[in-house]
Amino acid sequence: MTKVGGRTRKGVTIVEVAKRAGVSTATVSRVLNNSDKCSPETRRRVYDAIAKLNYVPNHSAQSLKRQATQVIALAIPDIGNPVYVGMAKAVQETASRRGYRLLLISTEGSLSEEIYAVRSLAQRVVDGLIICSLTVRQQYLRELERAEAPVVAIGRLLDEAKVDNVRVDSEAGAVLAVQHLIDQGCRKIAFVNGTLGTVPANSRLAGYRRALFDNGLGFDPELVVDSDFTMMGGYCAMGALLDAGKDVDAVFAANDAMALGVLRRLRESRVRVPEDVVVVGMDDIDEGRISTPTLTTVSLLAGERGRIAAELLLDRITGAFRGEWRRVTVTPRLIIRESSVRYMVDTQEG
Amino acid sequence: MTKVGGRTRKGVTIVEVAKRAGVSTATVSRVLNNSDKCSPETRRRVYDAIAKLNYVPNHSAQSLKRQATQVIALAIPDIGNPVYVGMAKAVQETASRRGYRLLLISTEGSLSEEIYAVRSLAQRVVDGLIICSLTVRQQYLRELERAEAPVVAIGRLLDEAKVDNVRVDSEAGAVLAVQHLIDQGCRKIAFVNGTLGTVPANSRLAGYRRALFDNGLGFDPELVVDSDFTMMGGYCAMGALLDAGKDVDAVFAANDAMALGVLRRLRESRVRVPEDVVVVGMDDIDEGRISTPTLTTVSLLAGERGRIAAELLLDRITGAFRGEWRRVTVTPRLIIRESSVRYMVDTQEG
DNA sequence: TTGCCACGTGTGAACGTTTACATCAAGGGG
DNA sequence: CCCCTTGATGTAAACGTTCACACGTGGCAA
Repeated sequence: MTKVGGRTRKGVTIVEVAKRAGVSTATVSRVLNNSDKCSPETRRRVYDAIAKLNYVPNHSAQSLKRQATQVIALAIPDIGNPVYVGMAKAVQETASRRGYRLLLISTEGSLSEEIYAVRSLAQRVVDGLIICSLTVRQQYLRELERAEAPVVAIGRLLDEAKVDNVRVDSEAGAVLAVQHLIDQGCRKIAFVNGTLGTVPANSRLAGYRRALFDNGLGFDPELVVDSDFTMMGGYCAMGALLDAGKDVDAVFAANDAMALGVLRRLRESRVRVPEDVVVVGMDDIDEGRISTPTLTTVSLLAGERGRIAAELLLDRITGAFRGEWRRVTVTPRLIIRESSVRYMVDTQEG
Repeated sequence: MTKVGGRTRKGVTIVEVAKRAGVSTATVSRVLNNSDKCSPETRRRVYDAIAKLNYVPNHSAQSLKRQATQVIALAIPDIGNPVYVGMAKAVQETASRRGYRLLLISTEGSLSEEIYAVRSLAQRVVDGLIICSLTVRQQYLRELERAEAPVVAIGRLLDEAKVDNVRVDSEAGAVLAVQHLIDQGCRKIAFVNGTLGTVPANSRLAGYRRALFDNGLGFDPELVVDSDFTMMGGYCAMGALLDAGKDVDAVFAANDAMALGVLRRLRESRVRVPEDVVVVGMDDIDEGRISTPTLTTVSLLAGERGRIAAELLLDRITGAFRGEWRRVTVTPRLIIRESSVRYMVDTQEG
């Protein structure tokens, strides 16, 4: 059989190879897998047959027998989001380097999709899962803990969660950002927060308050606007601040997308950045390098977290690590660009 | 067996379900797959057993038996590139909607990786492949034509290629861009091209020349600078143009990334856009919506192409389409934003 | 009553590997 | 010269499904 009009053909199997090489299928398999325990002569004949017949082992059969697929899954809320793109890229690279393929799952941030992703581990489509969620509910944690295969969660979980976990101390990141604003001489610092109830929104707000407190500055609820982590959201939030006529000399946005919206809104109102208002974001997405002005931000090391998560997962899958659950926390880094530097306006790259 | 210290447990199989429900495994399978031909009573008992035992069918076994994995692969040169992100997102959505999962392969634009991706179809890890390449060589085409499973190529191939193919007429896109510049009154239009030898670079140059010719304008080789499709490349290319002291009233960049580099370089030299020089890019990446000025561009409908490719592939896989190879060409669209509109500088969204 | 059909279900053979175990030949030490 | 070891290979049983086929039962028409 050959491929005709869209119908696929059956591949050549190990049986035909064995026949052609004049050995048993077991021998062929041995040559392929542990080519040490077989004579050089046999090995040559088998390789010959394989080449002649164009044999390729069937992956489903191997997976079934070996109980392993050499594929890992990455479940993220949104493929389009630059933060997750960086993460996905790092995971893909790490997986590929270690001989694994990557299955991409988009959860759209919905709890049911997340749970579905975890449950589908029982199907054995993949050997393990890296999952990234914005909200943490009891049910989610329960599912993670009783998953049918190794799982690594990216993002802050409850402290008692018994799951391999890579997180970033984004509260500390927020402190870093706000402290930087204060160091620049700002005193009236607005905060554009992301979607209420999500873990990042909570911890960034906490960081904002802590930094103010540590510097003896009061917390003014009216300087906090809630938004939704999107550029449009940041744009509107800044609009609300302007409309309210609040006197503000700096804006800290809970992520870069919103910060870019803020910049855009300020530009439309002819408010100069950084001369009149200083702006800082969070995430370090590529867009921040080319905005006008370029955006000061706090890197949450998405790629780094992806890489680490993949390493943890693969160590677990291969059995290189067998202990209890682990937790890795990465430390955010301040990246200073034009939007927050008053004494120097042009041509600076972070 | 249960999961202990990272060791995975064997899942419950159809045999146990059958035993518990007091039927044969065939019946369980029938209930699961074509639940019409079995009595309601049996069906109930089977579902009961499944629920009690928490049974989930093993995907490898199903794939092996059915000769189909319900997974498709997408091979792209670079996951980080916004163009491919949009494409991947659309493919993922389409696949997911039609009950398929997505395996992501990064080829890094290397021919050998591309060929490896096509060849690995023989392994039957996936039921089909969508592949996206920047260069088209004979060997690549040969591999595509003799692939072991359905393949859809995104990007222009040679005309005689017998492969399902989704392409965009990017020469027409380039004409669109340059015509727009001419319509704005520009006469000295520079062209920042991408990596020489790639298909997109060739066709965009062709479009640039054709548009000039159609409008009776001469082609000046000195107004063409070759670059590499990156922002930094565009930045340097613009630098070269400025250093050469060429008198230019417009720049057409072969993609948005380079266009953003061009904008950046112009800003550093205090050349105003669009007042002094008009700039147009190509691709319609998100960054172009937030740059200063926002970037006029030609959308090549990456998402749309991804969606179509996925539909073609799935129709082929499911047997919904059985004919000869097909070719779909999408038509680029001009998106006018600030960087090319002289009579109106601020607050315009494309 | 007989024959036929439809329907629900069980039997068993695939699907293409891997691997424990058996087998066999050759070689070496006693 | 025999026995034991060693190494290469074959045999056959998994892995967990699906599905063609066979079988038995009951209903209905002739």
